[in-house]
Amino acid sequence: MATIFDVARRANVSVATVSRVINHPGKVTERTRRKVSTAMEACGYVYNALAMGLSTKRSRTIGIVIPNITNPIFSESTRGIQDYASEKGYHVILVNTDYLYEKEKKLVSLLREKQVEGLVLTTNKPEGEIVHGLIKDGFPFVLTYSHSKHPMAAFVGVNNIQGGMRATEFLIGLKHRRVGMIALDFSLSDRSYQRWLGYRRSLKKNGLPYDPDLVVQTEYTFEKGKKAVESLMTLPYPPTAVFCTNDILALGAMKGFKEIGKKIPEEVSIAGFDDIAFSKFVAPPLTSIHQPAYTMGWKATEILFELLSKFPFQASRHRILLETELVVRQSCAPLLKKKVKR
Amino acid sequence: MATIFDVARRANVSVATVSRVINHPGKVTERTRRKVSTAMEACGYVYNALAMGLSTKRSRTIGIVIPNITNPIFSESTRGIQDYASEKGYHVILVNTDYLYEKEKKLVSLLREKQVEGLVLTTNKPEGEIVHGLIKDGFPFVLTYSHSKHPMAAFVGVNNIQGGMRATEFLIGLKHRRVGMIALDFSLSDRSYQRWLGYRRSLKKNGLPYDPDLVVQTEYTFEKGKKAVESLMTLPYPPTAVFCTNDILALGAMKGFKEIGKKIPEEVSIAGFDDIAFSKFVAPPLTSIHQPAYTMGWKATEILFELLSKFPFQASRHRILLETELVVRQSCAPLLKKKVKR
DNA sequence: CTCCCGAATGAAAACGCTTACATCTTATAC
DNA sequence: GTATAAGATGTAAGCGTTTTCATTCGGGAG
Repeated sequence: MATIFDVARRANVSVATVSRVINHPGKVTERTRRKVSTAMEACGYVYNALAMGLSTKRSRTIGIVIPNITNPIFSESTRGIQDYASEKGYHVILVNTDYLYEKEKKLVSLLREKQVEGLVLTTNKPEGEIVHGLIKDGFPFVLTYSHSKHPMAAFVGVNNIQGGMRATEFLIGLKHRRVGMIALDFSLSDRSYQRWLGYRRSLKKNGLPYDPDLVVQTEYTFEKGKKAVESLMTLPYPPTAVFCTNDILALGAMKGFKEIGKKIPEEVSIAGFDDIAFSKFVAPPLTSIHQPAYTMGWKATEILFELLSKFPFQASRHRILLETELVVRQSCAPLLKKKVKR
Repeated sequence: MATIFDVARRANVSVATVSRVINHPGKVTERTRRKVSTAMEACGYVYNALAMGLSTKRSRTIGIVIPNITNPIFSESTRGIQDYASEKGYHVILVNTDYLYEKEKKLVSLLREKQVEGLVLTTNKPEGEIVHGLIKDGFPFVLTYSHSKHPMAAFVGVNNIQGGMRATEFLIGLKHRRVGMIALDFSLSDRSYQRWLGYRRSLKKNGLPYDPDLVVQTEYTFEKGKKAVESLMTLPYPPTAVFCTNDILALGAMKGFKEIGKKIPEEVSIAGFDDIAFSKFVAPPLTSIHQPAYTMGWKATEILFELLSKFPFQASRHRILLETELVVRQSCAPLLKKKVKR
């Protein structure tokens, strides 16, 4: 592989000059610029960004940490991150935690070894040691989806408690009195926990009792969402409405209900969270809490670059709360007077 | 930031020793290993993988080039790639081409500058200069989704012509005589073109005329899929069945038909391609040609690592054709005898 | 108690770039 | 034609690792 040296020799200039035509073409005579360019062509020179990174201590790379790229809500925000980053000439390294905190820890540390300049992090424990370690080291990062109470943690995302309330409130407004919940295990996802907080708060606000049997915690797959329905339906008084903490679970649940012959929304109402693009196409179209994922990724990256430039930074000024929105579709209906008994 | 040097000084050993405890712990006394480890802790040492990359000429990073991470078919294969790569201790840099060849070219070249060791490439022109440049330079890569005729281009994916035939044949088998097609612009995606080839071949095989008005080329969005319906329906003899070259377009088309009051599948049948996970949830569930995307990504990476180890390599031995599968759901129905007139 | 050999360690060059500083050109003003 | 300043170019020292080769160490055989 040809290096800057080979090019320099071939063009009869010094390496500094070659470097200059690459980085500051203005600081070089048109004639030598041309000479060097020709030499580069001639020996098939490929710039080595690693060496640049070592030398300048700027890798021009950022890391993205998300639970699973396969979930459209995350691929959407990832795209927002990528688009902003690439506009700035940066690349992204993408990793999946699968909601596993140990994996998250390991991956964050590997990313730092790779010398990413900053992180857009969707952490599953926003008050955990990962976030605190980053802060302690003054490492630039911005949180998405999950918010940390730490004043130095930049964040862009939605208010999950409020989102959880919106969904629950809506279901209660439809006269449902037994509203269940299918959630990601709280130990896996803080967002899930927050949404549950909102759920509880709505219940209380409306004078409804909280019944722990009505909330099932599970893992992130369609199948688990489907399975959750089973346990919900074996209850003496099964729910007439179910709030799911993400759309994937909601789709699974819908499938589960259909399979045991429950009509949606006539016999059971389902609400999701995220409002991924596909939710409007499913049958029936899913009522869901919309999160502006692309914007979230974009803005998070915007902030990250601000942190990168201003050093040391004032993260506290960087907390953006975007609005969730309840998108009403046909998966929910008012509770029928005559309760369907099974 | 502490370097290997600081650690060495603190532990009273040479940098070589520190490097050894990192890379070959076996080649070092237990006592010094411990000494060095403590020193690392003490000064908060973070390994610099960039420097390692420069020194060893192995970045332990591969590049993924896809049209759009937001399309589940690509996030699925991306996950396959990531899982295999991370098992090998590699990271991935992910870029989106948006089906733009110029962008693809630029990104591939940037990726090479970043010193990725290899590429998993979904190219939009498999016989274009990008692939040929890679081959000429002996740069390791494997193609996914789109197959190149070049004997040195490794590939894992499906036979798109055959896939296109399967879908079309199925529609024809349902007695449809006017089957339309909504495709990504052929200039954007070779896959789209291949599937169209299959479409034509089926037509011919079944003695049906090819009517260019029946195929509309468009861009990759739900909306464009929807729009395509309009132009199809203004035809004197609109199609009674439509084959879409991907599920996103198919969903858009379904929406388009519904909006003008056409019932699916009674009045018009729709078949897609990719069989993304969501297609089974939509209304009506979409008949589609299944591609094993995760496996595709996984196997492609497997091959890539083989290429990386065996050098120079024999790509010709590395072409894996996975089977597509027609997944029949409820979006298609036999043509009614009495033709619905509009 | 030596001697010798293998294992553990250290010294230093190399990886390909950037950049501060020094040096050399050139054009301008007189 | 010369002095001078501005601009172009060159020199060389890093950046943080790995790795080859040389050196030192420790322990078993004699």
